[in-house]
This record gives sequence, C-alpha cells and structure tokens, in this order.
Amino acid sequence: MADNDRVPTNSRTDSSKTRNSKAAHGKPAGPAPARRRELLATAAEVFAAQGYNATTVRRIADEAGLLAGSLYYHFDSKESMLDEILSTFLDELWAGYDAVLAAGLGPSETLQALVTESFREIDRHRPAVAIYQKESRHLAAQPRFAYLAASQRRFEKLWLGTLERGVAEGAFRADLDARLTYRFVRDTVWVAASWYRPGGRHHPEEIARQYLSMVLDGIAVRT
Amino acid sequence: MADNDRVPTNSRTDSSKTRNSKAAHGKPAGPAPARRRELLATAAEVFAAQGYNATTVRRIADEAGLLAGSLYYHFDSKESMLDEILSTFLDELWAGYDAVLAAGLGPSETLQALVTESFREIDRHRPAVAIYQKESRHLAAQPRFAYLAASQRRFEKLWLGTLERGVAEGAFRADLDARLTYRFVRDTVWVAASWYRPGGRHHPEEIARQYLSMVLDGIAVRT
DNA sequence: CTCCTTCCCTAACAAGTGTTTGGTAGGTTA
DNA sequence: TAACCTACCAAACACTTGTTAGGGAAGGAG
Repeated sequence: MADNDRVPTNSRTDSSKTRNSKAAHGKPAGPAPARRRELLATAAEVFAAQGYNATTVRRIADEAGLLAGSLYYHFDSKESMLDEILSTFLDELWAGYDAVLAAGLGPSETLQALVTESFREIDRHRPAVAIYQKESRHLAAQPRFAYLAASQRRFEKLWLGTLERGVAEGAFRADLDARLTYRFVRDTVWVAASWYRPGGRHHPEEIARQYLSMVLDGIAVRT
Repeated sequence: MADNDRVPTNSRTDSSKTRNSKAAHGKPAGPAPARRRELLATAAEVFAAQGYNATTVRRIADEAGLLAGSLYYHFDSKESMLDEILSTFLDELWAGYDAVLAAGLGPSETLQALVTESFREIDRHRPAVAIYQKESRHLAAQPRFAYLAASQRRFEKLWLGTLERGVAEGAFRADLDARLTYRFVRDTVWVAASWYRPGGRHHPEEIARQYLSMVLDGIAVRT
C-alpha cells in the first residue's frame, strides 16, 4: 500500500542479535514467526478490551503466559506492537478495497461491496478495528502513526466519491448532505466492531445485508 | 435518576475541612461552585481529546493554569472527576428522555424526538459523550461506575421497545432484525460526538433532521 | 562431546504517575 | 487589629510504568 511504506522509527540500537525489530525495508522480518503472531493476537485482544494506555506490558505477558521482559525478545517496544497490529490490519483492509475497486462496478454496487468487505474485515480483525476506533484519532498526531491519517484521507476520498458519483448518476438521493451521509455510513459500519462477536448468530454477510437494506431503503414502512 | 443514587466510594478520610468531596447523599456539595465547574469542563476536554488513562493530572492542571496538587483541593481524585463528568451528563440525558416519554407520542414520533434530543445532548455535553463512548465499556466493570451499565440497560429497553412497538403498529418494517437495527441507530447517533463541533455549519436539529430522513427513508432513490 | 540458536527468566533501573502534606498570599469577618 | 477561610503553591512520597542487562535451560548441528 502506498500509504504504508513508512519505516518504523527505531530509536534503539539494532543489535541484530535479536529478531525483535522489523527488517530495514518496512515489513516484519522474514516469515513472521508463529510465536510472534500469537503474542500480537493476545496483545491486540487486551488492547481492545482495556484500551492501549490502560494496558500494561505485564498484563499482556500474563495473558500470554510469560514475563514482561520476555516480550522484548520479540518486539522493540509496546508501541511497536500497536504499530504492527494497526498496520497489518490496514494493509489487508486496503487490499480488500482495491479488489472491490478493480471490479469497476456502479456506485450502488460499489457501496454494497465496500460495506460487505468492511464487515468481513471486522470479522477477521475485530480487535484491531476496535483499537483503531478508540485510539486512531490521537495516535494520528504522532509521526510514527502518520499513516493512520493518510489512510483516513484515502478512506474519505473513496467513500465520499462513491456517494457523490451515486448522486450524480441518480442512484442516491440528492437532497442529503453528502458529507453527513458519509460520516453516518462510515461510523455505523465500523462501530459494529464494538459489539460484534465472531461465531455469533449473524455472519458478516448477513449483517452487511441487513445494514444495507436499512441504509438504502430506510426502516419506515413505505406508504 | 433511579440509576444514579449511588454513593461515591470515598476511601479517604472525610476531613470536612476541604469541600472536595461530595455531600453524604449523592450529588455534589451545595451550589457546585463555579470554579469547580470550570475545572471539570477543562478536565472533560482533555479526557475527551487524549483519553482518560493517557491524561495526567499535571496536564489538566497545566490547561487550567494551576499546579497538579491544587486540583486536590477541589476533587478527591482523578477518578472522581471522571465520575462527576459522566454522572452529571447521564442525569441530564435521562431528564431529557423522560420529558420525551412523558409526551406519550407514537413510535415514529417518539423515535424522532429521542434522536433530536440525543443530538441536543451531544451539542451540550460533547466532551462527556466522547468520554462515555471511549471508556464506558471497561469502566462499567468497576463497582463505582456500575451506574453506567444500569443506564445502558435502561437505554436499550427504551430504544428497542420503541422500535418493536413501531413494528407492531406497522410504522417500521418487520423484516429487519430489531436488535441489529437498534445497534445501528444507537451507534450512529452517538458516534457523531467524535466529529461534531459546536458552532459548526449544522446545528443539532438540522443534523437530527438529516439523520432521521436517512434512517427512515433510506438513501436510495425510490423507483 | 561442543557450539550455537531460540526463547525465556531474574532483577533491576529511570522516568512518570496519582496523591499527600505543610505552608501562604489575599480577602472577609468579628 | 486579630481570627479565619479560600484557593493556591512547593516539595515530596510511594508506587507503577516501559525497558534493559545478563544469564540459563533446551535442543539441534557439526
């Protein structure tokens, strides 16, 4: 993703005796060891539940069954865990969106495909999405997380553009403020991560279907 | 509010020489001095911007133009500031909702009145709403903030009940999952606090009107 | 066997945290 | 004038935080 080709600000000396730092050119080192991903998964779970700042590295270590210091064999810092969780999520998200765009659909179909894809991403990355929701606003101010702001701008361009194209082509109502509509649609989709539980009654596609039915046709009975 | 008649867990000795603690029976002491409300307002602003845990009392003091220790002349603890911010907001919110209910309207009109009232509350208590959004989930686990969970239950009963009554009376579509609809409606209303800025282009009533138009009639052009 | 790598532990450190204590300038009251 | 209250400051305290340094057990490779 063009938005994510930043290099992590690695302030510590890269001893190259541990594998806790990313490779020099962006992505995590090599085949991303299985243990590393396990630890990231539990860290994401705790971050999502307690909030990033309220989570101590000792809590993460407890949950993972090791001691706090041992985490630093795998990762540079607590912040780099957060970084890796968020950036891998965003990479996958944009891969999915780009696939939708490549299909070259009309506005209404594009909107539906984007919404469906979004709920699928929530299903796959629920903790990451929850963290993104809670922390992205004040994280985006930090240089290290500048890619969050970049992603958000690209996000707005994509969704708002789709809505406006739909209005121009007569698929969507013209009497609604497009920016307001964009915010409502965006928020409602992503806030679902706060209550969605994988393996529950509704699978992502069913939630997307109901959501789209509501947004497109409204909840009022047509008279 | 029946939900809020808790007594703050005041672990410290109540010297009664300072006025930093609440009166024995629930609400803040007496006429709630002006200075106290000023400080609470700036605290709420910082909490909303940075997150509660990421905010230090020294930062609040800086913003208010005094030293960290001086805050403890007015308040028991950092946590009690948060408590007072959230509980006063919820009290006012429910006062507004109760006024709507007292009008005895039909389901659709009740929904519209509730949404409008909600956006008015966001206009008045934007920082408190933002804090509530970010922190309420993991705060509700603490005994001191049990009233958050109670309020949430009452909230669900009110909104879900209104939706179901509307379905029963033929005002709302029957083919939508009521609980899913409730979550979408609820989230979209309250997340607005994260981007809403008082004094902007749209006043609360205008936002409520557009939002209701979208939720009730949908964004698609009727064919 | 020895060497090396992987993964973790023990033990500590320095910075930052919420909070307390004692004091004090300035205004109000007696 | 003297006593008192309000609202703050200055300085510290106890504790938690993220992080580091050094060492060691297990296991495969030579």
